[in-house]
Amino acid sequence: MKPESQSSSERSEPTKAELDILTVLWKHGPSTVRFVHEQLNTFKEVNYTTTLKQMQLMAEKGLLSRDESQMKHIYGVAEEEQKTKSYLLDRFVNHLYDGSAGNLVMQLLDTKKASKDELKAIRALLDKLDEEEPNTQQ
Amino acid sequence: MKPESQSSSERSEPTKAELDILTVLWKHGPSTVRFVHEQLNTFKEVNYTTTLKQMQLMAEKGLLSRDESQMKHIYGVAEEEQKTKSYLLDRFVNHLYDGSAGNLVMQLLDTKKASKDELKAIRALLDKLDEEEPNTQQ
DNA sequence: TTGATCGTACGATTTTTATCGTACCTTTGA
DNA sequence: TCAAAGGTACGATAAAAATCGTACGATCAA
Repeated sequence: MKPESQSSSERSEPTKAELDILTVLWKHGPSTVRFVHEQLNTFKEVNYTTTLKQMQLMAEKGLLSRDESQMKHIYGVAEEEQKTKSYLLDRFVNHLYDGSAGNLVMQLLDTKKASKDELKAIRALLDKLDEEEPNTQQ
Repeated sequence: MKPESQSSSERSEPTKAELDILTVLWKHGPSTVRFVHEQLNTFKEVNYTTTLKQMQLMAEKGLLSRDESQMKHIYGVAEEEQKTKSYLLDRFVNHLYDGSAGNLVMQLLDTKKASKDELKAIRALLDKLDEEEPNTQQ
């Protein structure tokens, strides 16, 4: 009997520890607890069972899925990386930049957090959007 | 050499509740607890003393400054809004976008979270950067 | 077969955040 | 003068997040 998988209606922001785990899984794909734990320990110290428990809870919450067909359970992210990131980004923009993506980008560019190459890439993307924009904005 | 930054040895991410308070102060400037509390209550319910305590703690932590020359203490943010936001943005980018501002922006533009006007503004900013910064590297 | 190793499960506890109740001080005005 | 209104201080507590200890099952090589 598992708790009703909470549908998308109620999504909660992943906590910090959760985000660390998600990051590992995003980067490496579905993994065992052992692997994730080793990755985590490259930058912070935690006990193995802590990671395990964390991931179990996340699975229960619906943040992760897991394949238990073998003894070494394999955990994967439940939502697409982009979907989750997009959600987080949205919250971030709303909270800190009054919902204006432009504001955020401006600060980003303004404080030189983007490298030359990135600037070029961004410009290219802008151009691309311009071209293919037969599209009205909200 | 590094740009000398905060002497406060340890800067920690503001919590959610703290961020709510910062947001009010950013928007309205130095304020009394009463005022902040009223603002908060437009979108969430909390007891007055909760807000008070929160702000006291924040002041203690160095997140807020306060003028106690009068009975109604006036609280203001300790760091410049931009500085704090910049810090948060940095963490965000590092955590979710592998440190690449470009990646973030691309997703932002890609998922059309920016309006036409914002796009224009961004492009303008890019141009401006190009002109005035011939040789900045990362 | 058996013990070392590696895995999961899960209750308990610690740590961090958030909230609240209550004491008590200051100002004000009737 | 004094009580009401409105302010701060602060300990206690609740709630959320994170951590850990321990039990115990499976696998496998000797």
